[in-house]
Amino acid sequence: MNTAVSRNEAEPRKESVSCPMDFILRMLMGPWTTYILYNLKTHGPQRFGELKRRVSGISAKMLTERLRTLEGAGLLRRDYEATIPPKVTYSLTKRGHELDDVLGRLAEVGMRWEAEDAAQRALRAMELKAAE
Amino acid sequence: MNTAVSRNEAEPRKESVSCPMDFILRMLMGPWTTYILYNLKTHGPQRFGELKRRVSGISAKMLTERLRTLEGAGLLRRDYEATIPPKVTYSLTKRGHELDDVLGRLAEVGMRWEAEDAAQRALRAMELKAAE
DNA sequence: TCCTAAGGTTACGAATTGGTACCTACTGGC
DNA sequence: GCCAGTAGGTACCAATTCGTAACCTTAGGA
Repeated sequence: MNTAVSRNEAEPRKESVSCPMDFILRMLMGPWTTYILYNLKTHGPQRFGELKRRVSGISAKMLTERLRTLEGAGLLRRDYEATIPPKVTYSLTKRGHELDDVLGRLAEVGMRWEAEDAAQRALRAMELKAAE
Repeated sequence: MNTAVSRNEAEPRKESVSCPMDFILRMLMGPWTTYILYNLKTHGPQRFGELKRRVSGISAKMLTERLRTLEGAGLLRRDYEATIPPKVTYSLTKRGHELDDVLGRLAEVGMRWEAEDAAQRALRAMELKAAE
């Protein structure tokens, strides 16, 4: 989280309340992280350049750093072939796939809220029109 | 997302892949956010000072900012009584409670991983001893 | 008269973050 | 010869972030 994010993900923050989901959220929270996981999940294993093109706007530095972090957390695997030019393929590990379910539910909740908000906005717009 | 974290949560990042869980993760990812939600969930509605004492280490500024963000997202409610001294109570909204399930699962996965890692470490330690 | 308490807000400053530009090494195409 | 593409690494620079300290209100207590 990290937090955003913006804290060192290894530092356990002195353990005030001991929230078990903190680590995992701190992992997911990193910028771009969900985009990367989402892409790997839906498009399968991909090479660095492919991923960079899909997650448009990300810098190579960021992508590298995120991939290293996710690899370190065991969420994805990095296969390096020392050909010329080199070929590096990233794919989700078993652990990475274990997040599919949770992330799916999270997405579900997010989409429901989005839909509810849209409905609310539409309702309010209609009320405004009716009031004219 | 924190996030990061570290991005403005309102900015939709130009929508490259349109990941539906991005918004919600960007919300949860903020530093301290899970601690706050966890506390409100387990200890019920609380006043500002109480919360600050429980989430030890957080600064008043951070707590205020996080609470405002969560309130803006509709995850918690802020009840202000203009007594002297003022009394402000925070509690989870219906939406806030909708996260209970997902966060519970996330915590479950996190704890399973932790346990697995601990088992791995124990195994390796035993192997080291056996190799002596 | 000064201090405490509540729940903040504001200004300042240091640390982190993430983008840009440039570097590697090697091959293929023009 | 020069440029592109592959997968990065490194240095620098600007912006953001978060903590600290100070300040606000008002009432009551020493």
